[in-house]
Amino acid sequence: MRNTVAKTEILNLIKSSNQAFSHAEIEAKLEGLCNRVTIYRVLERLEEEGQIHKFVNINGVLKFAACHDCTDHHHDHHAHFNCTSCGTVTCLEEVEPVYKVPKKYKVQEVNFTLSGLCPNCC
Amino acid sequence: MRNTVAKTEILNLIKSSNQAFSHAEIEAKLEGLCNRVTIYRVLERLEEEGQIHKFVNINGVLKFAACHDCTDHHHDHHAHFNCTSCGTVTCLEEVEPVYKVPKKYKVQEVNFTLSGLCPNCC
DNA sequence: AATCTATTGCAACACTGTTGCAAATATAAA
DNA sequence: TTTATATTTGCAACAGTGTTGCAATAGATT
Ligand SMILES: [Mn+2]
Ligand SMILES: [Mn+2]
Ligand SMILES: [Zn+2]
Ligand SMILES: [Zn+2]
Repeated sequence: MRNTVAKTEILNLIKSSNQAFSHAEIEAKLEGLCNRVTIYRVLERLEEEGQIHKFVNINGVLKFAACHDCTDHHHDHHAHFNCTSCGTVTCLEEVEPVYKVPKKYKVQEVNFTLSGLCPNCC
Repeated sequence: MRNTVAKTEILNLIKSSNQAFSHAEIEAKLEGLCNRVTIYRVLERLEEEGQIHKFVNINGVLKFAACHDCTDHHHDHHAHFNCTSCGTVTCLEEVEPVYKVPKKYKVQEVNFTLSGLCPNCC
């Protein structure tokens, strides 16, 4: 996979923040640096490289966040918190839900999203 | 709130199944009984009446399910399971995630969605 | 510098969900 | 039963998210 201006900028943006970004937010921050389709494709590549992870936010929209403490294959096991006041979405990497499904189910993927008030808005 | 043909049919459909339905699935089953916008509005009304609850599926699309054992105000606290093989989405009303967020956060809403293989597909 | 292949831009599209407004209809009142 | 009225519906139009095909462009390698 090649490194390009768009890829570098998008990765910088995401890595420089502890927030998760939606496609629309990234597009706004980049201010016309590249086409919106490119953003989607770059995000896909960054995810394949294991540099970012994505998840479905509580409103159904995809969010992308840097991988910090994420261990290899369970990028998506931790909780994500959506503040209803300031709108920010944060990885709570230390928060993992404990649950028990009937043993006839085989769980492969987990999405655990919370919303409410973040520390800044409480 | 008035009872109408559309409302009755949609409620029957949802109540007669233990699966959760998307708007598109309901539209397909109703076979032109009413306009698609009406379906959205009926679903909204049924939710206000407490007869159904909605949640964001693991793919970001809204799903609607009947309220059976749902207790009053936490329709959305239980888990939902999306089978990657047969595509069905089921309420796991007995499955509630246990978690602990840093006390500076105030949680208001929870979305907990699992995907994998259901008992029929295991 | 030339080559090759991955990446990009563009246009077009599918899908989900929402809104305004006029017409239709369920329900309550006469 | 008929009338009045407020709710519900259909339609058209729209916004937002995400995807695809294809030709043009630009990284990387030689
Ligand atoms: Mn995360
Ligand atoms: Mn449910
Ligand atoms: Zn906040
Ligand atoms: Zn299944």
